Amino acid sequence: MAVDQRRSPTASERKRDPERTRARILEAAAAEFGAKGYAATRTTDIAARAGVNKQLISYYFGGKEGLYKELATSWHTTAAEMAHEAQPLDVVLASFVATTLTDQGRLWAWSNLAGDTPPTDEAFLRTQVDQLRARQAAGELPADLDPGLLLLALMAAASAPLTLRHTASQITGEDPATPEFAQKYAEQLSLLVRHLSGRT
Amino acid sequence: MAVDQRRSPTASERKRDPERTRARILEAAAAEFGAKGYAATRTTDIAARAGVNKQLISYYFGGKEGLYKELATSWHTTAAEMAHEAQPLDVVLASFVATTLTDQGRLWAWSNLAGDTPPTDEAFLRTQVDQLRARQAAGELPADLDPGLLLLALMAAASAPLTLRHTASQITGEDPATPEFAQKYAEQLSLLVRHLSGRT
DNA sequence: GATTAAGTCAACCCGTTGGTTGAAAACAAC
DNA sequence: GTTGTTTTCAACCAACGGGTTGACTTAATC
Repeated sequence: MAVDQRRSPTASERKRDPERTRARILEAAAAEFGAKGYAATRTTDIAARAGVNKQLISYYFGGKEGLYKELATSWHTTAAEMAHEAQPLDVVLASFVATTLTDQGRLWAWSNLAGDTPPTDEAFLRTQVDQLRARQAAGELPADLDPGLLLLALMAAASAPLTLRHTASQITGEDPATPEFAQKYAEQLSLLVRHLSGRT
Repeated sequence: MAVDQRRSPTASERKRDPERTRARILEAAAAEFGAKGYAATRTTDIAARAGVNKQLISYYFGGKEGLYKELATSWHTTAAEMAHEAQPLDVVLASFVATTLTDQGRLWAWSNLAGDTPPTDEAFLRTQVDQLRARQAAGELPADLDPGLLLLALMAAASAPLTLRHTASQITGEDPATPEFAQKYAEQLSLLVRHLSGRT
């Protein structure tokens, strides 16, 4: 660091940019919280990762907890755009699996276990359940399954590389936190769902 | 260590019983660790729950970490007896779901996320994969699925009430940590698996 | 050039936490 | 009663972690 450049102050290259540092802190926090969970992360580590002084996190977010809450709410927007349009089940599942690789995803998993924050957007869940029901009505999925519990099972299965990170690695011998694994796993899931519908 | 061969008063009525207090501490620790995860649990809380003085956990286990490790290894025996005999897939899944309700199960979920300890017994996993492969050969399951990834998906789905505790509650409006929920959910899962085999 | 905002630095405060110590009590066995 | 083990109690310690303070730099704005 300490790159000294005197240029015209185009906003993208500013030396002093509160928005940017805020974003950096948030990013670093997501990584740290996602890796170790709330209780085990140290604000010092967050600051270090963001390449920023530790007191800036108090300055911008009012402390560790404020930072966490800010992050917690942010994924609702992620969920919102994810459910924005009805898509084939393959795609939805692939999206689920994809979030597995993100810091946000890891954070979501932690908060789901800890139960500290409502982890998932309610509207998002309702939408998904409705879509599953529709697929049942269309004969794409067995009609005797409870759509809510089915959604739960599918979400859990999709986030296996995250929630069962260690076990996944034990079973496959690979690192489940790679794009390659995610893709392969997503394919298997859509294959599985296709078998559910009866279509071979 | 310190094997007590004296056989006089019924151990259940003893006022002083090192074995019993050890067990109590372990039990309390499983509950606390399972509820909040390692980093967030306080040794004081463990001692309080066990109804025991706090320095006894140092006395018997050499501190918080020793206690945790002792617990971590203990579930391998649980897994071992779970895989002891080949059973129908329904039953295996139901067993998975059942562990969801136990403190051991919660602890397993935490350690899986934190990645601190090899969470699952390797032999257990191998056995399960082999059994899935056998079921595929028997036509009970689609043959084009990778048995390892299938096991992963099934385990993840089965432990949804645990790993997606909060989300499960959001979807169903119920508390997923009840025997009733576990039973209902297990039924749905076996129904789902039955659909996989093609049998309606 | 002066002012203001953005950010750094080092030291410090203070509550918490895991762990320890050195008693003494309660109990069991002899 | 004596002895040895189990357990409690109260106080204490050192380390840590989150947060704060105040003085000091550096950049953008006017």
